Amino acid sequence: MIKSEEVIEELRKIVKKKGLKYTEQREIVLNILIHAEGHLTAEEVYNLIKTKKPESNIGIATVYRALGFLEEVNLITSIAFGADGKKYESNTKEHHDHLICINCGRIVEFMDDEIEKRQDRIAKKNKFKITSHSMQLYGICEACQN
Amino acid sequence: MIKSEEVIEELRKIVKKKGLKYTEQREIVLNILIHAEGHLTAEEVYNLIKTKKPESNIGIATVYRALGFLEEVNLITSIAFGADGKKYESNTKEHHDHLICINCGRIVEFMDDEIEKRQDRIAKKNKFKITSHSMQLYGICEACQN
DNA sequence: GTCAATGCAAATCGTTTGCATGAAC
DNA sequence: GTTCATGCAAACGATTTGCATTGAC
Repeated sequence: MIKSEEVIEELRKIVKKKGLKYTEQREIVLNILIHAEGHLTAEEVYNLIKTKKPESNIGIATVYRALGFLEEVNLITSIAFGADGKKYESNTKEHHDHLICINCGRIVEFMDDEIEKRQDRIAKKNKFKITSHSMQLYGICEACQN
Repeated sequence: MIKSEEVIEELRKIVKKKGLKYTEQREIVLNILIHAEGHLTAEEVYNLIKTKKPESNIGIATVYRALGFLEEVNLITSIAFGADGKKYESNTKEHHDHLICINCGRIVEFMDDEIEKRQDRIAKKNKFKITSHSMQLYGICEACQN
């Protein structure tokens, strides 16, 4: 598990390297995602900031811009889930795939070595050099099966 | 491979059974999806209809309503595929996943029984009732590895 | 002082809804 | 004739953009 300060430091480096400016807002957004339990929508991030840092007066547009930026520099990842739109998570987490309830939107993370291995084999067979993958299983979670 | 007429017949039955009315519009939408190559967004379906059946004068709202209906009665399936929202595909197609070249955009379809099995097992372990899944491997294809 | 980032409001995009009209039964 | 489905336009929610201002460097 990577420490939050390390990621913030990483953000600082990236911003400097790109000749951009370091702002509190991007740091706040990243921090929210690092400490969040699950996956958050832009609006959820915004509301969390409003609650946890009511003095910050951040705008929703800034949240969207920060999320876009952080994803671009690979500090966070988004997954698309139909009804609720894009959800974001910090990349400090280990690689995993997602089980998504199409009724309530609940997301369960999982990881399966055998699947990962077979993915590599399929890639090799097709002469692809894999850079990443994305896998989502959609269904109805236990609670919603009633 | 299931024939298109069979699916249309199925639609006819469902509509009758529900005491609803059989309309050309729903048939057109279903037909587009049956004959489509990949997964289509609502807007893509709409545009295809405009191109293939310019005389039909269908409205975008009707396309959305038809897609919702067809999904509800299980003739088509929607998945959230990357950034551009919901995409639909006819349930007549055989299932497959995608290898995508991030350089040239080439898409190779594949299917791996072992992965499918393990996905089912993971779903079962988490008490999910799977309805669909989406898996993409991103990488560089052979031709682009130079 | 310069230039990127912000906050705000307006604009835009994809999708849904209300309603009068038209089509299926 | 009744009722459902349609087409249109208006409404909607989520996201993006334009622009004047602020803040990092």
